[in-house]
Amino acid sequence: MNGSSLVKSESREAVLRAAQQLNYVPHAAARALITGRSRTIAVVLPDMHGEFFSELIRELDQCAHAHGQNLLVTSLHGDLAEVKQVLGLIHGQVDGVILMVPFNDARARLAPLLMTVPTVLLNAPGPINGCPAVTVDNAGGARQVVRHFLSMGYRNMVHIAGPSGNFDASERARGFRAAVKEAGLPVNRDIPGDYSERAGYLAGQLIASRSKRPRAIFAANDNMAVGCLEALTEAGVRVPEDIAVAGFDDIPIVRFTQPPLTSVHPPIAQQGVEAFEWLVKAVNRKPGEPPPSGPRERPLPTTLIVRGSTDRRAPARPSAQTDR
Amino acid sequence: MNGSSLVKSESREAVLRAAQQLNYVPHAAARALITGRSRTIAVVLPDMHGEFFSELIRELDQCAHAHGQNLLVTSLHGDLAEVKQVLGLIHGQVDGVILMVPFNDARARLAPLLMTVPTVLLNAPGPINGCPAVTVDNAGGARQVVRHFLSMGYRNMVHIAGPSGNFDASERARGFRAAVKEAGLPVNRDIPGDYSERAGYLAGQLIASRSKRPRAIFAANDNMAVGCLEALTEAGVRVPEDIAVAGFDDIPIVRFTQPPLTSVHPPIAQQGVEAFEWLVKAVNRKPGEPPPSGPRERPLPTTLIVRGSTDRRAPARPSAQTDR
DNA sequence: GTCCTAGGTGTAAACGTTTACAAGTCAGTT
DNA sequence: AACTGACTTGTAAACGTTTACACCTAGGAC
Repeated sequence: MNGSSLVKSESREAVLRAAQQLNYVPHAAARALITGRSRTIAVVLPDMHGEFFSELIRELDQCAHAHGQNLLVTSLHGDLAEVKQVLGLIHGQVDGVILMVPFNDARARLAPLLMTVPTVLLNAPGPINGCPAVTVDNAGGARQVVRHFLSMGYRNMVHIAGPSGNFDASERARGFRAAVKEAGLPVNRDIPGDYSERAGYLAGQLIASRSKRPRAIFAANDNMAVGCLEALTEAGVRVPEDIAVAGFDDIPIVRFTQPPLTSVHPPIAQQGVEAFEWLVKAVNRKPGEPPPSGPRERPLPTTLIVRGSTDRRAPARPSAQTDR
Repeated sequence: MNGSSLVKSESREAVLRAAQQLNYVPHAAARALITGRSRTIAVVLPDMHGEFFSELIRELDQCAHAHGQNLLVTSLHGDLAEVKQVLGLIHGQVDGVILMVPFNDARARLAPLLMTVPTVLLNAPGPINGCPAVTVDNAGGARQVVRHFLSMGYRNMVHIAGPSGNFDASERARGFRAAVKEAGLPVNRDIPGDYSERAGYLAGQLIASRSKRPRAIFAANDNMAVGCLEALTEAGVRVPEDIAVAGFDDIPIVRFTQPPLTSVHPPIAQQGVEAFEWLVKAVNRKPGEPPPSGPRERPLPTTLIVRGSTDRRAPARPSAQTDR
């Protein structure tokens, strides 16, 4: 017995010593079978691209270590229907699930599937079946960008939208629109996009070709902002003197673009912690107890990082001397 | 019985239908206990930073899906001794292990621990206890850089080394030295580094301050190359006109530095596939059979990506129109 | 009609733990 | 010396599957 119970301390020591010698390690499956605990958390992501994924995993790995848990990572290669299959595959092998579902229709499509295992949703449009959702304040981030634009005197702004159906993207668009309207400015029609660098590039070309250009551009993610920046530069448009550009996500490369890109930094690490902590609580609660209170209802705040693409005076990229 | 055996097809159908209705899912732990197979592979990495980690995970996730396996991801937070603990935690929960151990002394320190579970080593200095090692041709990559430098007419080269004790780093240094020597050129002493951007920055400052500057710099990784580039630029050294700079890893940001950085592209995806394929074979073999032949003994070849930091004439960064 | 065979079905053991419980030991108290 | 109590130790059931095996049924051959 590796736990603690009612054995004399010396006999326990003897057992442990023997175990050491025989190279004995308890069999996880047998243990999981009888205890009903696998000490493992599943992380299910819609895809494994971008910095979001790696930073999240990194953070969750930290949490897992701290709680003595293992991390089972998997991605949804196909449809959301695959969630069912994944949850099945995972049953009995996992105590809880962290599920990222950044889709507007997540509720309708997931509701029938969630109930077997304690689950935390990431970037979902809201709690589903009592599973809490840990979200980022996308709208707030967009608002920060608009406020920054206003403070710089940029009044004619346009948004390059993310893929329709994506919850984060529509929140960013919504926040942008609301903030512009609140400022009493006319709202330009969004330029459609799909988060790809190429979409941003095309959007940039489109904007550069217009006779009436906006003063500032807010792209729904950094990928598109980078593509847009490139198109503008190629077209001879000066950034930020002629047009300012801001993105969302604060991915590593934005420090290196010419000029460096202003971007909204999402609280990914914090998200990971909140999701994990709640999950651990939910998994460990006794059958009688009520589910733990949600991991703060409100979305987690973002941070605006101002760089040269919106403000010429922004401090140069922090040199390697001090960075990190 | 979900497998196939000797039941009439209609009774099987009936069973499956009932299972569907009752929302039955087999219990993974119980199944693992009796079959001795968990359909899960562990991935153990020394740390979760950098692009290497995310690309590898992404690739392994693909492989895992293709083979109907799950992926248990964990990192070594402390010493290599933690490997033992990790392998213990994992016993019975995992059929095989992909273990990254880029340390020169891996053999000595790991040999006593490896034998319980089929294991593939990643970037290890060689096979250990019959566990094959899937490695990158670091020395070959360094050689490619030197050959490129020579073709550009750069004859006075210096290497910014990676952390001592790191296998990849020492292989890169070795390959560099060998190639320079083969070319009949004198070998400059390496500038010490630790893979950090700051170390590269300091190295760059050091080089810029020397009276006799080298014509070309090969940094052991891109991080350092980026830092070095920054220091050189700050010091008023023109790249590549005065000094050329090349890195290793081909991380995403090197496309965006000023000028874009020449770098050695490692075959990470291929590594993942080879490691996984071998592991699956090893796990599925019958007790009698011999272990499958190693996943090609020789290290996987790298690709040199020439950019503006070593060759002014290099094509500009492929535009977003065509990239990806 | 009996026997054999083939194909299908039900039963029970086993996987390696945990945990509850019964049984045992020993010292201290009356 | 016997009883009580506090500890310790051994035993057995249970977790949810798989798999081997014995059993049963039906159909064909002699």
